[in-house]
Amino acid sequence: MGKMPLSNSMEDYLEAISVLGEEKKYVRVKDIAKHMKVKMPSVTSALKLLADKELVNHERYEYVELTDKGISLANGVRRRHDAVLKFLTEVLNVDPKTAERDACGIEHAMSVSTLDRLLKMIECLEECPKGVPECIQRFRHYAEHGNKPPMTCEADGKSSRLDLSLNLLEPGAKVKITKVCGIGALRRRMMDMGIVPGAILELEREAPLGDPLEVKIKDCHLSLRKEEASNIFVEVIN
Amino acid sequence: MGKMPLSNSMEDYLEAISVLGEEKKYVRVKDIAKHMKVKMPSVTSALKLLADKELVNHERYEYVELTDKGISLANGVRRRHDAVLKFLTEVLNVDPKTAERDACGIEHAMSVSTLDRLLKMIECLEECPKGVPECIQRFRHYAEHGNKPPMTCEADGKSSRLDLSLNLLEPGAKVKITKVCGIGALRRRMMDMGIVPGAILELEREAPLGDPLEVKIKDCHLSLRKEEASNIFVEVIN
DNA sequence: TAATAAAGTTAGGCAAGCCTAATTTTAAAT
DNA sequence: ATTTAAAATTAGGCTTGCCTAACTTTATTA
Repeated sequence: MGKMPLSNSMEDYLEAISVLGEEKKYVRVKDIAKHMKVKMPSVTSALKLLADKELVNHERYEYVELTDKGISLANGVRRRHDAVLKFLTEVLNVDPKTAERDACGIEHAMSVSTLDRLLKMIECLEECPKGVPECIQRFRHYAEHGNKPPMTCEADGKSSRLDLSLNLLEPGAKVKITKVCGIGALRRRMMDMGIVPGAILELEREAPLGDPLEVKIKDCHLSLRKEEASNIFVEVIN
Repeated sequence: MGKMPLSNSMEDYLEAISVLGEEKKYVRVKDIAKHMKVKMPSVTSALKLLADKELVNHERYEYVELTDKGISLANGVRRRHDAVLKFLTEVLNVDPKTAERDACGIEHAMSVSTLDRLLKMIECLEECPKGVPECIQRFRHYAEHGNKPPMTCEADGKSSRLDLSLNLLEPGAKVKITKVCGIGALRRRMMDMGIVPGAILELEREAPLGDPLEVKIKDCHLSLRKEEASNIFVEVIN
């Protein structure tokens, strides 16, 4: 079973079929040809290849359909495409036409790990309480107008290091809790145990697999699950 | 003169020759083959093509050299490559090997306008007084550890709109100066004219080509060159 | 329902880029 | 100064992915 990766071109066919399948009830060879800007015979031979790999169902002269395997592969491609497109339009503010063109090429060259990071970056940028982070606003002004606005954020020294979450620390560390994330019962349970911002906490040891962690808080010994620990943000005190 | 664009592959050859030229005194077919992970005959035929386009000088059995035209094309490719690589490693924090691999593919798919914006974005991120902007720090933590640290920056309402530079406004606008950028004589000249942070300024009209601008400041009429205006940042007051 | 149009397919060609095998040229070593 | 080794080239083949032209099947319509 050769798990030979698909060529860029075949990925594009898969993507096209997936996109067209959402627009129309039936996907025909002609539609694919138009969408991909190739002639029909090119589509026919591509379909033959994809059918061999069991990615599409296609009987002669009939409609085209993705198999389950084809769907999941196409989804992967589209996810990459959408991520890149979003980055280009919403972060870099590239004009939509150029963005679409560039995304079509870039999507094939991105590894999953890069894709993952790109998505996470976009997610973080979007969550900024200011709507758009200041550095990105400044970049946009620069890109649109050629000159850079003054910087309004300040170097306050300490903010150049973010707080760590508890699960990343070594036994023996003494820390001050800065923030407790998480919601519902999980959060309440932690609050009940005295895990609140400002409290001082000491890491005692962790079980062989790193879960659970033993901590000491106000002379009180507690056992924390990793899931809980990752929601507790702290700063190390000497 | 067909200005037929180079194929990805030919761009890669050009790039390789440029890179190798910096490492060694002479670039040989064998070196290129090794660098590109292809066999020597592939290099030979690629060189024939590039020589036809007058991008390299290459006499049979001799060393390979880029022409001036080839150098400038190669520089373009390398600029793209480096920009992408920098983004992947320094912003997305992708591991160096994956970053290099991805960059090799992505570099070919990026238009100049996208490249330009990417470079500007990196530039702005690097200039952040905090070293790394908070949103990016937060993203990195998320990417490395899977959980998101609390957000420390606040939605202060007003900061979601950056100050505009004076050259972007319409005649009639009344503004308060928030910052004066620029250096040396240019800056001093503006200071001398009363253009200092806090001052109130009114845009009167602009010449047909948008340069110079006529402004009123404290009942005093001034004429500003566009270059100056773009260094004056303001907020509009009603 | 037969004629025509539209959609799809097959056949065969072409360019790009890679390869192996065989040959030629240049460089190194005896 | 030969001989040998290394580097480069030519010749020819293969795959991918596109094309045009000609043909077949399905759909439309008079």
